[in-house]
Amino acid sequence: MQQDLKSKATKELIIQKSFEIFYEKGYNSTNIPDIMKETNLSKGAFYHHFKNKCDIGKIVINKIIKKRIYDGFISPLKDYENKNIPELILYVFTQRIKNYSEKEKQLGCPANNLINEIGCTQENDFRVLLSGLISDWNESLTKVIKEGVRKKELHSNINPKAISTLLIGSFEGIRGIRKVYDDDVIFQDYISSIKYYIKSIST
Amino acid sequence: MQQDLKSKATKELIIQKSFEIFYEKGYNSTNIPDIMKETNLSKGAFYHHFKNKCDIGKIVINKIIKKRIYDGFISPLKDYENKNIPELILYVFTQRIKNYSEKEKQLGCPANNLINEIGCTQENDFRVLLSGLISDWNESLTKVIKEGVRKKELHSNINPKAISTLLIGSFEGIRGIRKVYDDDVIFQDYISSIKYYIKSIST
DNA sequence: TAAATAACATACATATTAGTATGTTTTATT
DNA sequence: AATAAAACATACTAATATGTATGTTATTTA
Repeated sequence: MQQDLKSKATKELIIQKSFEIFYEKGYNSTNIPDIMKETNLSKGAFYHHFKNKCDIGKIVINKIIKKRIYDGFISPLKDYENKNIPELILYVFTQRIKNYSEKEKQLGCPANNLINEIGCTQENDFRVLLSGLISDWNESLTKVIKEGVRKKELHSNINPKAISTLLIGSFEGIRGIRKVYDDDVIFQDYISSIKYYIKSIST
Repeated sequence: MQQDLKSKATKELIIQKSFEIFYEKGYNSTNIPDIMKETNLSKGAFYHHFKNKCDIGKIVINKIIKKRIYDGFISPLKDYENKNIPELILYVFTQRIKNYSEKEKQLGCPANNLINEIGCTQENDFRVLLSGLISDWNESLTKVIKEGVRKKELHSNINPKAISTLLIGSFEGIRGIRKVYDDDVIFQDYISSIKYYIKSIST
């Protein structure tokens, strides 16, 4: 049973390091030796635990990137019962940005990076996983916006799904654009606009 | 003098084909032989006209991608004198989307693709060129929004630069996300939201 | 405790790629 | 027309990649 734990630990190490290097260099520019140097293990270890590069790519999406989106954007929406919905939405889309590390600002959103790099060009599997991620996010946010309408905290004539799409799209777009700048002006402008926008759909 | 023309034509052919393959496969996944196969010329021809891959990358940004952004998004803003500004902005950000080809929908925005793929990871030169592009766009749009405020077609309490940033960011974000879907729902939601948004900042 | 199997390491075969070096052909110049 | 130079083509080098085959060591199981 000790072997199981070791195997699991090794797998997780490789997955974690893979994520980090994909995030820093992109999926296509990352190679297996690069990853395994970080783990201090050999290439043989990699191919013992994983089928190939595509395999680890899909696992990274499912185990790491999915979790990041859930923890960062979906879970905080879950217990919306007692909260003011416009405030909750504003919080989710601005507070995280304010807390990003220098590295996270420079490198952008791991999910959006993958979407743009390999979303449509490579394996269809990637596309399905990534669109699933966005759909989950979009549905959760839409639900919260609908609840905001029900509670009369948001205008009744809005389109919840469309608003959710704009919120997610603008967030990802801005995180992408920020990558080519070396200051936070773009984030500040985004936050300013989102504040105004949420106010404009609030009652 | 005939040689000059031939040289120029060859260069332009290589630049054009490079753009197309970068657009379809991404910058990193494109190799010189791939490009030259499309031109029916040899690798020797490539290295006669260009220094290396990075060189052609920068030239593609400056000659093709820049022009696309200018023609598609900046020029249409130029003669705003006689036009209603909210209508002009709405037009620019929705009409193009409606006219995109299947390929353009699947592959997203060439500029945004490069921003996300190589914006921060590779050569600093790329970053500077791409941020310059976005800045030009942002400044032109900001100017138009300010004019809208001056003409009292847009609310006076808005932040033109911040609005411009949100418009550009959301547009690019949506074009990215669209790549992992195979229908236009995301575009329809985006257009719906942008219409509402522009109305909300209009007088 | 011996055999079997999992967890790795090492070596290797194959492919691909960037870039160079050196050809050949076309065009320009004198 | 002869020479020079530009516009390409071909051949090659060197580096790097993926994936496999075959080792060795640590665990597990019978």
